[in-house]
Amino acid sequence: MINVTFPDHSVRQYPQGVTGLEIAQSISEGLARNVLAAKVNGDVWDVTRPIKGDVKLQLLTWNDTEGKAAMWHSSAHLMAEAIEQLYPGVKFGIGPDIENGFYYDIDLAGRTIAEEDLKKIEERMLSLAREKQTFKRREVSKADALDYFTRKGDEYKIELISDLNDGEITFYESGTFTDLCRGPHLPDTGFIKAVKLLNIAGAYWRGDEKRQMLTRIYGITFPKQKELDEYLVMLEEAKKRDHRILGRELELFTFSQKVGSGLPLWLPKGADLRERLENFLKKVQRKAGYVQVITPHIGNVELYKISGHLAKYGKDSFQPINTPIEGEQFFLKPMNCPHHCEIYKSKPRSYKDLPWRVAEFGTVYRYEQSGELHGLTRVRGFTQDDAHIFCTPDQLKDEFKGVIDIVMLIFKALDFKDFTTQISLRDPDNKEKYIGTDENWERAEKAILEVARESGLEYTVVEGEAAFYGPKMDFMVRDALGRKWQLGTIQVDYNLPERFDMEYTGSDNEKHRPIMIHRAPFGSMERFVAVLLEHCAGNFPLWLTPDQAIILPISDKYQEYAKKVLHLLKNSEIRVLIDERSEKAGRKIRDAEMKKIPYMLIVGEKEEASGTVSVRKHGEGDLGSFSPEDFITRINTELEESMKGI
RNA sequence: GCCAUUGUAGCUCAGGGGUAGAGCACUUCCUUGGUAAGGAAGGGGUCAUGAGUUCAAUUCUCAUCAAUGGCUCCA
Repeated sequence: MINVTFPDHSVRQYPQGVTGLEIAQSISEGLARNVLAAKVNGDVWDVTRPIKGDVKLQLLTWNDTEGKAAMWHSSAHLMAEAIEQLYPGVKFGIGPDIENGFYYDIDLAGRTIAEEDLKKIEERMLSLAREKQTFKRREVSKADALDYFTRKGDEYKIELISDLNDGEITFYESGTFTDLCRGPHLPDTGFIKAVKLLNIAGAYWRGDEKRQMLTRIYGITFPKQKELDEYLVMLEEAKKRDHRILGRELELFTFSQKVGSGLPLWLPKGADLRERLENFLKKVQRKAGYVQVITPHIGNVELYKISGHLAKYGKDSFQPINTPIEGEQFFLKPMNCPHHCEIYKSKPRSYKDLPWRVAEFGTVYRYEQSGELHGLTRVRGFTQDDAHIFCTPDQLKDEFKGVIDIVMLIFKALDFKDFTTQISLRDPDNKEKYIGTDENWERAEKAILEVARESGLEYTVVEGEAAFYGPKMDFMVRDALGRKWQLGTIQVDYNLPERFDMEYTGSDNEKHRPIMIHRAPFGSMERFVAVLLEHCAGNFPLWLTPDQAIILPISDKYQEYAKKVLHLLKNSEIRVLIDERSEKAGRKIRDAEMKKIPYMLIVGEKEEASGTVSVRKHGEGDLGSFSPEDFITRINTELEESMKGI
């Protein structure tokens, strides 16, 4: 007999070789029907795998992330089986479960699969699922494994197996499909009741752009059709929050082929919103001791030779602008730091001047790969809320901390709770990728880690993700469709001060090298507005929204009164407009709701007689009658409330 | 940059070898209506761009550009 300890610390005895499924059956029939996998001493196993000794056991169902993973991983196999049956001779790369579903990378051997074909594959998957094919695990020797896939002619699997050690190779067989796989899997395919193949994409074999491109098919499965239906509805809802759609509907920004792809055009309402965000940050920064500067959009090639950017990015950037007579070369600036370095160097600096915090909403241009462009989140011309802090080594930690505080303040002001923090260090095995000395890198990385620890932030550390000139801390959020974007960034740089030969005179009357911190709490105005737009589904907070209120006259007879109210509100700096169309109130309300204007002020006979407005709040409805003064007070109170503690 | 898909009116989309349609939006007129769409008429498109096949191309073929979904990249 063996002892099995459950998550609630209870212990039960079972015969040796008992399976997770049998244990589930011993607890309840319902659990046995729903158990997808078992966590055995921390490893996830098939529920059909015999347990040999004392273990800690957790039975996993659809409600557990690992349960879902087993389901989706098995679904990838099921899809592969269906595809292999429909398109004999295809070869398979890898087919893992992912956060929402699974994919399989397939070499279609010259064939193509179109969206219409996905239905056929889905149908085949469902019919195979109904056969309740069991997943059979078996350990194979490396030689046998290689032999199997050599005979099958699947060079991708052969390559994968070649990297594995003999003795750790397992195959899973379900129906007609056998795959190299670590597992775990469902007991059988019958658990898969609903299938949706979502999209087809290309993916380089092993993520290497120099290698073969495989066809990747993404899909998701559920144990109930109803859950799939709900998921698809949810996806549709998410699409409506897409900033590219909302941006057009709310007339915030647009693109023009004639201007160029990846070059956003900010429309009046978008510009208005953006300016308000910029002013907000400027105010915060002024308080935190920043000074504003302004620099040109281009810089001489010499500047980028010194900074090192030319060597690293020259070929992949917009090509230089030449002066016709002198033959000088200028680059569109891809970042603001070299300009700011020259500002630092414009006069001798003393330790008494430091820390010196130089800010600029600087517009930069980067030649992003055409396939990478995406709405406002990935563009070729964008404005960074940039600043560079020049400080002494002693000041580094405090300054870094000060920047984190600003980022947190912004996130708080805009109600961003769902963000992650990542610290990016250099790849210790690939040090030649970076510029700067070992010693400087170590100092910088140590400083970031210390501040992060002391700030109480939750963060992940990723090696190999650092910028080429220094380690950094990034703040990321997800968009409506679950894609991760980097917003704020804080980067320590020991490199540029060196390259620009920056110095300050210390209290010892000797020359010292300052440290530089690059930081952008929003990241870029474009990306931030995109993410903010999706975050609030277009319902911007009152202090930010382009139009705070709209006056809706019941009929043309009340236009005069409406204008009176308009002036009253405008005098109190409320952003308000009138819907002057000869439409019915219902129509004007509907249109104002669609435009997501926070307050609608309805004025008609009643209001004109009593000198009031009827207030309707977006998404909520009628709030009743207010005098214009009371409405102004309400707005101002709401604005103050939203800025409390900021 | 790579793979796949797509490109028809401002937006959402239908159509299809014989030079184009709907709804919404827009304009005008009627209507002056009280909390999510009042009615009528009208204007608007080199069917992304360029070449090819054809008596004839918006439709078929190719190329280019752009967008979309991924991959790779991202100072």
